Amino acid sequence: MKITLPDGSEKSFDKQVSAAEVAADIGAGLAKAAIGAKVDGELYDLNRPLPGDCGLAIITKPREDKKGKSKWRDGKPDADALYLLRHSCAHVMAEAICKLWPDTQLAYGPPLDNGFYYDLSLDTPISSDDFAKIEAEMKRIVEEDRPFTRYELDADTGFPKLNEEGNKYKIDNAERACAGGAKTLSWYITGEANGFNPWASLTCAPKPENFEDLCQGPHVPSTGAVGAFKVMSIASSNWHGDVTSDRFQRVYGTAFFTQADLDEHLENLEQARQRDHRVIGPRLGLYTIDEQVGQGLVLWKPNGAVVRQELQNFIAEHLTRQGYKQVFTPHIGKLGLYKTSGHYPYYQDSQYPALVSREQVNALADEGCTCAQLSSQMEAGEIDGYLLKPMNCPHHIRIFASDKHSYRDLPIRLAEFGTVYRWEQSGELGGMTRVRGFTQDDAHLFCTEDQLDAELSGCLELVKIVFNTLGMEDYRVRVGLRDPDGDKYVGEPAQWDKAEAACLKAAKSLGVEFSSEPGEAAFYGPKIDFVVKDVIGREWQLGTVQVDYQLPIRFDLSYTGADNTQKKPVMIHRAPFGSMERFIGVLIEHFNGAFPLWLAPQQMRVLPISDKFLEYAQSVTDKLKAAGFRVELDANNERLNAKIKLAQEAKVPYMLVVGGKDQDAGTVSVRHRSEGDKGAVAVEAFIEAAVKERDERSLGSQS
RNA sequence: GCCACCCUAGCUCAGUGGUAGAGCACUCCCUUGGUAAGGGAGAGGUCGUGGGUUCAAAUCCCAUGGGUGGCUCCA
Repeated sequence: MKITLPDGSEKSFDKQVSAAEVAADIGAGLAKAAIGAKVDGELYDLNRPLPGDCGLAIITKPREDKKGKSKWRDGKPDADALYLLRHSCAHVMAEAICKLWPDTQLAYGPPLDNGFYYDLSLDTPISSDDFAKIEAEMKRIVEEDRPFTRYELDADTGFPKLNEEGNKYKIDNAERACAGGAKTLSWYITGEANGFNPWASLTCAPKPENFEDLCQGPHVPSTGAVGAFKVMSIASSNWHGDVTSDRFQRVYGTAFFTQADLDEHLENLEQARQRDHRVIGPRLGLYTIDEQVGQGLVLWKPNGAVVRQELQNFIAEHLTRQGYKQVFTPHIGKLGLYKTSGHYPYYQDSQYPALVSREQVNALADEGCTCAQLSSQMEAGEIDGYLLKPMNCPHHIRIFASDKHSYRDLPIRLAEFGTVYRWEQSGELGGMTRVRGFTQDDAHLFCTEDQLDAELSGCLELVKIVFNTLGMEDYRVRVGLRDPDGDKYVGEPAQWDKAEAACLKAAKSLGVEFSSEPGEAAFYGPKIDFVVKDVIGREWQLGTVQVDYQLPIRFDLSYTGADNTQKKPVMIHRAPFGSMERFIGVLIEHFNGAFPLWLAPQQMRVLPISDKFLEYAQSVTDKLKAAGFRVELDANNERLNAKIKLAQEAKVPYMLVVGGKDQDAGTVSVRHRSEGDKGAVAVEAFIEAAVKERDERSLGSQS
């Protein structure tokens, strides 16, 4: 057989060999470091016979640097190596848990980007107090350095074995594997193969003394390859994500090749925790959430309000430039409005309950009406009420409908910072990123079909301006298409095709990579979303642009065409920030609370070195205020060091130290929060530079 | 909504059945200073809330509110 290596060189063997044998043929060092192989793009166990002529890459353990950290060949961690390691560690953990709780039924245990988990069914709840004893058991298994041994059975022998063992989840996994085209079922023994040839087709199952698990593999050669690991957390999950199905305990863990790598990872997690907007936000006085006000209802404190207002001013400038008109609409609307739009009852579960007049409720109560009857009468349209608006589009649509429009008027672009309310599940709420009341930087564009492409481009352009201005480069673009099997969508397939085509075309013109994701569309149309990750790795949709042929039909909107016939406009829904709450939550983490000058709640702080210089400090402060800066004078009876520490902690961009030398020279001694002491500068010169930095919305230097 | 865990002073936390603690912040006094915490004194908590067990509960049990991590959901 002929093996082609990644550098293009070839090796020939006159018998079937495994990657291990190829590695040994190349060199003893490689053979020792090898933990797996990639065969024409598919991961293989090291000792699994190669399929024939193929391209082969040997996956190796990293070397260690002086500090014990992994040193990777091309500088960045090899995802395949870590995949093998973590998948293998999941087996080690599963074995440990099965030993500690023998009635455990294993379900599914895949590797993740930064670790792994195992879903398992067990009556006893596992708690974090148990982690130490799970880890101790894992440590023993790793120290035993038992080989991972794969064997395969065909369906005829495999299923009887599974049926006898009676783990319905593994049976289901096997059935799905077969349905997916698998010709055999594979198991991994954590230990020796008891003398049988694991790669030969077996007619009967062996009875291993060691732990084994139905698993596609592959794995590292032996448990000893697992360097450092930690059981991280416990959560619940459901079989195939179905909440009505069986519930599992999901145990999360992570593994690295070295202890130093693991330590570094844990340190990074801790730093991420310190950067979390839920930690920084309240500390910097940006926002609070109050039990008495309600879950998921953000109270913007003065500092947060500044950031929000600056962002709103920023976007408003661009809206004016792009021909948007500002509107205001109320926070509630009649139920019928949302029946027309289709939001009610599609999303009844995620709306605040309707507001019904006291007289009506009393009258119904007198009639002995139950809540269930009330609800069904409301749905049937027999009772009217008001809904806290879950979105702004119906209101904007009614503004459009209040005038007769000619094709000459289009496009019409109506913008509003519109506050909406959604009854999100309590378990979903958190910080500013998932809330029950939020303000969208919303707009609805009504245009002709011919104008659609240009308008979409304009919307995407705006989102890009937002991201560029704030230096947010780490985002992905998702084109949400309808799920072919979904039933939540309204409208004709032909219109969906047109709308989806328009979105894909616009996304392509964006010049950024994007992914098409079926099932991610809104119920009325496809959309282009800008998605970013928060500091703990969760993804959030921020900016969004959506194409909608449906609501103009449902609301019977029209404009007069050039041929004097009535035509349907196409709508675009778009929000560059998405919601102010979520956007600023992510932004706090992006800047680690150190906002650029134009956004900083407090832009400067004047620090007199003693109260002898208070008068001069006050005159400097007044000049800065006159230049429009948000500035405070720290007149506390404290030493300079203490004042600096407080200002640094508040992440104030500029600290202006003033003492005798400055008073005599008419200067301020500038300290920047990330650049440190910049020396004495004339007050006017400082103001001039700072005005420029502010007005250009410069990102400045970030710490 | 589901599962696990958590809730003690404004903040971060210690306190496993026997008289509620520390640091920071706060108030007052001393100190008047040049780039990340000067010194002293004082004030501040019915231990999320409501029940229960007990001679005795921050501590054990039940319920409930809120938070965290996941699952599910996200117009």
